[in-house]
Amino acid sequence: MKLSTRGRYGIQAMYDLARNAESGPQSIKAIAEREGIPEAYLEQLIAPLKRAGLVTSTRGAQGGYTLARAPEEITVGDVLRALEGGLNLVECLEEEEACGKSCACASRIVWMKLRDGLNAIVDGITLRDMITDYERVCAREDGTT
Amino acid sequence: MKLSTRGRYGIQAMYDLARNAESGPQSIKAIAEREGIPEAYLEQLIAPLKRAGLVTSTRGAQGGYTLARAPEEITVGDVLRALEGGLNLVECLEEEEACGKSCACASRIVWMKLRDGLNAIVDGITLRDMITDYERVCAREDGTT
DNA sequence: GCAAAATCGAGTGAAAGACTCGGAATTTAT
DNA sequence: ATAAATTCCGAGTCTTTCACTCGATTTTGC
Repeated sequence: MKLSTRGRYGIQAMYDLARNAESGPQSIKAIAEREGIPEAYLEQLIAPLKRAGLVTSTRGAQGGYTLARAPEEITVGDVLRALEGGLNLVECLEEEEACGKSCACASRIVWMKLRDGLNAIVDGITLRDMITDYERVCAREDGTT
Repeated sequence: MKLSTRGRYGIQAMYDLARNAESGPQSIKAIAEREGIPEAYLEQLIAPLKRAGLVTSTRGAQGGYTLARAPEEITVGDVLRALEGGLNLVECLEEEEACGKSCACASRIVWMKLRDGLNAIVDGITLRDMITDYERVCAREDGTT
């Protein structure tokens, strides 16, 4: 029931991109350094984000990644789903069959409630929210990250 | 981001106990058979449930397990927390330190929102709810589990 | 006392997680 | 035109966690 580093790093990276949206494309190296993410690993994570249409890339020197949409139009849910492969807590929900097969129906209802609830939460938080929340809560404590 | 079988089996087992609350203590063997859970494995799972005070046991022949409280007073959250070791999606939240250390503050706020949201959801579903929901939704389809 | 249970402590095999590496292919700066 | 900076791609590896299994030890109803 833990979020993998994929999701965590992914959110951090996207947040980083959101903060630096004005400064042109950000290289993996730059993001990795600022956020403390292993560079070679981040490369693996950003691929699915691109496939999901959340970031765009420009190759070559001075290249890097940019948010595909405005920070207020990208949710934490978008990012997590791209990296964690859907937020189904249980495989049983991936098949669209009704109850009566392998999955006990009573439990299935629970998993569905969890899935829907979780999705509602993560879709309610945008990258913009992260920025403003951070400013409100942590602003004066320090300036890092 | 998947729930482990611990959580899934655990919910199934507790649901089974709730349904059979009238019939005296249920042996691991009986529960395992009805729910399709590996017997020796279920034994491992029920231990933490007992430690958490969710079930009580009676040893010896005719013994087994019983819910420690009424089905309406045990939530899915109680069960999952006992088996999944807290529903923190991220270890960073286990230390109560404020931001500024290893964990980026902006992300931390997100994880806290998720944790609180998730807990609210799972604590809003009792074993009783599982039974009534099941009856409402799946009643006429079949009678299994 | 015997059989049906819970309890306990280890052990194991496969799968997933978290990275690393090396080598293209592209583009910009010089 | 060449070098440097980058994205892109496909493997490979090491560790940890999962999902179970097994055997031995109580406890207790009949």
